[in-house]
Amino acid sequence: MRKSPQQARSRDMVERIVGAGREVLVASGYDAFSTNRVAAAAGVSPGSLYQYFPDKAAILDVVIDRYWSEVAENVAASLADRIGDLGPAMVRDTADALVGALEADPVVLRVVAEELPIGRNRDRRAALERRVRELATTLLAARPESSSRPSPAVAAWVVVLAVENLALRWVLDQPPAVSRDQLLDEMVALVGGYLSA
Amino acid sequence: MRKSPQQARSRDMVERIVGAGREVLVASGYDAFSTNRVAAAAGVSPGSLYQYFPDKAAILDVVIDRYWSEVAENVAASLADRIGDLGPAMVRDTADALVGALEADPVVLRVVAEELPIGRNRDRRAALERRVRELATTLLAARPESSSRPSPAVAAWVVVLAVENLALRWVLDQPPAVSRDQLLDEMVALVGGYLSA
DNA sequence: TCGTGACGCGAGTTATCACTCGCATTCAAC
DNA sequence: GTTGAATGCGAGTGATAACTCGCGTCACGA
Repeated sequence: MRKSPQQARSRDMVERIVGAGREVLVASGYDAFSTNRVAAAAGVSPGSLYQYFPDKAAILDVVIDRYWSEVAENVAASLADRIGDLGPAMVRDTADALVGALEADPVVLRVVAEELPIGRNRDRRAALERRVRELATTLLAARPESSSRPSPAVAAWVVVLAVENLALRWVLDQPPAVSRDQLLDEMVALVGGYLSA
Repeated sequence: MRKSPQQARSRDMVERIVGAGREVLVASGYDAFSTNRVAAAAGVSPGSLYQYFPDKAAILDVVIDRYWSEVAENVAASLADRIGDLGPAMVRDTADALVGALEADPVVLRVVAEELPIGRNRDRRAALERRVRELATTLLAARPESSSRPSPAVAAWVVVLAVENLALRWVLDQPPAVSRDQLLDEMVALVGGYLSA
């Protein structure tokens, strides 16, 4: 941010720019994401754009940041509700929340997860992963049979990564052989089978 | 390919261009991957470049294609050796081959898997996945307890995706808490536990 | 009401891009 | 050796990019 908007109209403008950035990204892809195009889509002059954003990347970062924040918010909310009770139902609900969050805006998901140079959302996505992983680690450490082979930290790493990618690919590829319910069933079986292996 | 190189010197040039493309991609990233830069790195004029490549994307495609072909070759070779015997050892060896193939050139892997717009290698990677998944499907269909809940096709989808992404993240992130052997152990436990859940 | 700073504009600047074209050089067949 | 095709060159072209700057407009405190 080059300077912060103080009056209402400038705050509106920043909002319009971010929204237009999302639209351009979705409609035209990453290669066509140019400041001029974003400004035009926002109904704003290129000059105005640079009063509040230092460069092109800053706009993109806000768009990406917002998307992953929404996803993280949804998952965290579901997770917070069910804290304490580890079990198949809890795994299922958490996976459900994740899949739901990814399904909520599949168009943005597609461009964010499939067309963007991943380096851009790496930090954001890593933060989401870490947040869930740490929570999972403490949950796993507290369970009765926690003395078994995989340490909580390692088990959490495996479980979170596997479930996350399964959810992501399911939403993006929509494999016809796998229904939504079946996906959740398989995730529960995967996690349950692994932890009691 | 605009035309095919016939003399030895032109074949060399094409090789140099592809090699330079790889170098530029690794050294400067996707955004800086320009035809002029590639030509300069190859010690070749921009004009010469366009005698054998129709456009910039074609060079990139060859670079990416070669990388994934190498990975697929390694994994397929290992898989072909062990066809028929489904079991923990076979899972472990296959995972080992995959991790090894990804470890072989981590620099290119990083840029290919983390910085490139995924759309570019989507087809290539999907082909690798499908190849392994189909093989896994027939293996699973042939095992004695195949009457159990997850259908072979679905189970193969889950297993291949989970193992692939685990391997990918392990190589890219090198989590200090997880050794290479431990990774393979966890993969075996994950697959084994899931299939007998 | 008035003045001052925040705001917004859009043509313009500079750089770089993908890609071409006319010409010089080299190879290989005869 | 001659010749014609294959090869290689690199300055050049047109487009487009990111980003700036000087000027007019508007909101808000006094």
